[in-house]
Amino acid sequence: MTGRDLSLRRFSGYAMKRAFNQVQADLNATLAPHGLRLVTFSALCLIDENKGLKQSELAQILGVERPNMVLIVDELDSADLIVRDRSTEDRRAYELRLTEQGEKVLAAASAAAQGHDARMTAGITDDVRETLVTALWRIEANGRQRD
Amino acid sequence: MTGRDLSLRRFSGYAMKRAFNQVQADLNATLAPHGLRLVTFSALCLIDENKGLKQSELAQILGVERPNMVLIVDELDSADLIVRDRSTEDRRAYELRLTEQGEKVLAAASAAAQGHDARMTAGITDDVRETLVTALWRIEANGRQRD
DNA sequence: TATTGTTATACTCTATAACTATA
DNA sequence: TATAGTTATAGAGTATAACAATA
Repeated sequence: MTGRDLSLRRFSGYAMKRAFNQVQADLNATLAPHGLRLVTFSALCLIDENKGLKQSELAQILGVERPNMVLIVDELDSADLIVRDRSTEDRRAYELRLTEQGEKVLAAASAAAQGHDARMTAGITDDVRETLVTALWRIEANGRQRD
Repeated sequence: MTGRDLSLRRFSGYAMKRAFNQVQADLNATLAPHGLRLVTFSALCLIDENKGLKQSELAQILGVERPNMVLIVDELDSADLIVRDRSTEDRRAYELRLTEQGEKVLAAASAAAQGHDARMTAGITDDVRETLVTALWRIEANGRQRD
């Protein structure tokens, strides 16, 4: 552990895996008291920002397969955080909306998630933190380009 | 997809998840022709840098549970990339070493992985790339501190 | 009694095929 | 015929308990 993996540490992919393992563990622990995990929290954010979002649109944005999205939306639905409204334009589709309870939970969970983010990026300047997030989205875009 | 998840994008954890999804897919595709995946490649690097590394030490460094490490080492062993030598000091333990074939495969896979890394970080300056990797390891250390 | 490697097992995540109802 | 949501299912990846050999 003490400088053992010197050359591996220079690989950005390995650094990302190890860092993300920690972030995921801490974030899920942070969200658990709110009955959420990373993917359900993300879904809640997106539905809040895009009223009437369809399940399949949500799946595409989150990069989740439709069959798996069903379970995620079920989870939020069962917890009364969102409702599935039948679309009047396309009666095959559901439009997703937050309930009042969903808005309350999202507000509380967002505050907790911001605390988590600050904790994980402790000792990193706002400047570097911004550079980090920008670089990560650039990497994500580079990857998506080759699909 | 077009600016839909504005506030979520500011969360470093979400950015890391999305970026790492792309990196993992590209890296595994890059390593597959060499018969490796991220975890077996990492193991191979570590064994190369630390001759005689024990299985349990490797598991601890990689953050993998011992029972799962068995399968990973089995995979490298079956492919004749490493050997398990019984330790003379502690006959419960194995000392892991690369075979000649393992050294060849590691050299080829390392070159491929460096190409992958360059591809994924295209458009990012060396300066920012270094900042990124340093910040990721800082985040990893912040997470480990609270275990 | 503790530790290394192992087996068996279970739980989560993810991915694919096929169905239904609508379009 | 194509699409939205669903079901069933199979494959990874990961985690825990318990065992044999050795310390």
